[in-house]
Amino acid sequence: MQEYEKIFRDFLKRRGLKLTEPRKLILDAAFSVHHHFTVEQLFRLVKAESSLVSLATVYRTLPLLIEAGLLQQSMRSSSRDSFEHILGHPRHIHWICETCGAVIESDLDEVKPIVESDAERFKFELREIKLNVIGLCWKCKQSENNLQ
Amino acid sequence: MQEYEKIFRDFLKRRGLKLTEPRKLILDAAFSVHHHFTVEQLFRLVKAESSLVSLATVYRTLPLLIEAGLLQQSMRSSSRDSFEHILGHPRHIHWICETCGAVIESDLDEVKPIVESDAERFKFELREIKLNVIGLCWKCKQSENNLQ
DNA sequence: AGACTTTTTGAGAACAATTCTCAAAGGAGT
DNA sequence: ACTCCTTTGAGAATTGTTCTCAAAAAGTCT
Repeated sequence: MQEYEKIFRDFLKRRGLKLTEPRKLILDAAFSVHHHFTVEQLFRLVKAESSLVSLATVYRTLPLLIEAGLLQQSMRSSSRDSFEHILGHPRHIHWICETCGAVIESDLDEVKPIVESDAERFKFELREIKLNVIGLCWKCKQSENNLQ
Repeated sequence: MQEYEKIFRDFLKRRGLKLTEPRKLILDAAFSVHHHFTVEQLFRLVKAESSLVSLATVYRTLPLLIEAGLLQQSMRSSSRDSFEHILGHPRHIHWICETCGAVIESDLDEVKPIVESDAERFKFELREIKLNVIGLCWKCKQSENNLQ
């Protein structure tokens, strides 16, 4: 059994909930993608495995996966939230290109201690750091220059 | 005339657009609030001044204010985007309490140079840094402890 | 001021993402 | 098999946002 499955099963049991077939399919689909995905995309993946799972169930399962600590909401683009799994895959910075929409990732190692010490100062119990940087990726920067 | 009005007027002129009464009312309302606001809240403020401005116009004006550099989209909570004005008010960190929804702000000064040097490394043209920290504010942390 | 051109507007319809409803099905424990 | 919850699919409902369009307003030129 995959580690994530065990984690989810335990989480559900603690809550008196069940690891059903649809939930398992959604879980596997979420872990089959190694980058960000929207609800729509996740639904299509699940459907490819078994057309029996409904979109409503995907929407219902997502918050459970997040509460279980398996997924995180990663960002929002063109009015769609997107998600990604985070098992052994710590929070990172998202560099989002305004022009082409590309997302580059880098680690948070340098920023994290600063935020942590601020948190201590504010007596804030830190659970999650979301750092998104908006701008222009080098490709788009280049082609923008070429136009001028 | 307020500085923000001048900035907006100039911005509009450059684009061949006009500073109309509804736009001015929306602009003033946005600058009358010194914290985050949702579209809904802004609309209610504007309406209190003059019931003639429609919600559609608020939605239409917001992107102009952002492009003019007067407003920024600050974060998203319970599926609503929220905004804030940024004149002489640089980007900051948002500390968002999961339990009570309170938002504390602090400055980005320590984090900014790190992100800037990363940006340079990636040849990324940095336009905006969004840093949101999710967790528990000290009040909620305290009352949570008291329950146990 | 009047005529002309372009932008802007309000109001409500349209749209898209998300949530809700509810009757039927499924699971776990006995 | 029986009971008690939980879960589900399907579509309806809801909500935030965008679009449409005819009428109004603003700016320009004469």
